[in-house]
Amino acid sequence: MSTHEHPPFAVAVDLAIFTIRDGALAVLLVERGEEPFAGSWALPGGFVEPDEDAEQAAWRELREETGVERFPGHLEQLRTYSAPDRDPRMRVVSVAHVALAPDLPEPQAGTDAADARWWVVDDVLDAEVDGPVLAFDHRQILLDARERVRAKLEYTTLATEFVSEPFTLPELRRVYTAVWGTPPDLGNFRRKVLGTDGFVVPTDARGEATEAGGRPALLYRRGPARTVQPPMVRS
Amino acid sequence: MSTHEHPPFAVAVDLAIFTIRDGALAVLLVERGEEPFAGSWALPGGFVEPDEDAEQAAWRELREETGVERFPGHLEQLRTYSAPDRDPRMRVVSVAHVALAPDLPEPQAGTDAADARWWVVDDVLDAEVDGPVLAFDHRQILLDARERVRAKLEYTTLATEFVSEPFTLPELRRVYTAVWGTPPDLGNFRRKVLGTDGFVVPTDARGEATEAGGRPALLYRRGPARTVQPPMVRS
DNA sequence: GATGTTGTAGTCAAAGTGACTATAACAGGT
DNA sequence: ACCTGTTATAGTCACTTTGACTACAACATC
Repeated sequence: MSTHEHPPFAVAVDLAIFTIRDGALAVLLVERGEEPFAGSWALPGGFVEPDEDAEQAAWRELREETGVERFPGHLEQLRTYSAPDRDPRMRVVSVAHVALAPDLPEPQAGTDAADARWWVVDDVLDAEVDGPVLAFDHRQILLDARERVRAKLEYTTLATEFVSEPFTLPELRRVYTAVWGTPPDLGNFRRKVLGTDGFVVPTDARGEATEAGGRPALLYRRGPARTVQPPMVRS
Repeated sequence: MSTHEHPPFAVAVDLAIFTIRDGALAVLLVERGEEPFAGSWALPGGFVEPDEDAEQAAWRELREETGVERFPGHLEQLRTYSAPDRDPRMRVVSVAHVALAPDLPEPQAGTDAADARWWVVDDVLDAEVDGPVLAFDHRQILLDARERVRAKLEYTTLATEFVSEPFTLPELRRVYTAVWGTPPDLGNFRRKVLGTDGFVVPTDARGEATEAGGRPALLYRRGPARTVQPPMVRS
């Protein structure tokens, strides 16, 4: 800290909240009701209050935007976006976060948001047309967030945060399929998950009823392991 | 962004600038001349100016603190630290960065810094006594930065940023030894580096004179590859 | 030219992976 | 009850990569 001048900034948090819906990776977006970018879609977020840090602000926004008191998933800082012109109104630095959770209910629209809904991430980022226009630099944030989640599935047990306990291995595999866009080999996936100590712990609870026939799968819970070594690779 | 109040913050960047000195990972620290934490040591840093983003501010501070116009190494964002009480004077959010470069000259003391020098990182972080006291939350930042560098040596070619071109494989191996604290197996290290396409590219320049005897090593340059897959593991 | 030091080139068992095939356990219809 | 489709589970096998070595080559210095 070299000088005594410290120009005032606003500090915000933006959230890329992911879940799996209908076998696809989905993200929560809110429609902006005000300028700038009125009518565009944006990541939920808000300003950091004087008595909280960015992570606390992110947890608070997470509860407000999803309408869930006890958010069941995972939250982590992504990175900070600070381009001088990223918000045309004023100088705003945004500490972006990534959150993920098992299938969440349809969101409550916030106070200043015209609407809020889940979008399939690939429809937002990869669609040539008919995708929503993202406000500010939120397209870049969402790109970075998706890549973070994709990468972390490789070397961590984060995928278990996308399913609610107890869960089956096929459910867990569907998470990888949704996030990576291609299903990991069935047998090798089971071998890797079961062979990694502490990835999942078996439940004596036997199989559950399924709707489309087939043999019921065994139920598991999250294990204490947080990393997978060597990592699972997406071919 | 949910409300219209946006409390003013100061936004700063802090830098963990690493290099290899005498076979050990070293970091640049500045001694604080003013309160708070006068006499303590701190990571170099400064406030973000109105017309620049955090990365530009980090590059600027990098030049100012090292006294090098064309910084030869690598810079990346680490994470943002935003605890409300992290600076007792006012609300400061710091976007921490990690920089690393080949052996740099002794630093120039900055304007407000009483002194500036290189410290062996392990002496700062792991020493029971005789280590410097770090100001603010800089101990935590330095811990995170060291872990980032250690991890990135595993799955990226970042180690080549610690040596100046052209370099030998033993030099490169000494980087891993310094950062990880234990030397990778000689033969396996060579096999991995040479077997990873684009990690290093051979120079027809033959061996160079060494000071302590032994067979001169071949010279290499950095290759285009940025990732190492599967990663190099520290046992 | 001997000696110590350092770099380079192999070897080999063990482990992990990718691509398979075979079998078990269920739902639903006939 | 039995067949049939569907899904879960178990196991095989060639191939690659690793970890821990040993042998050899090339230099400086004495």
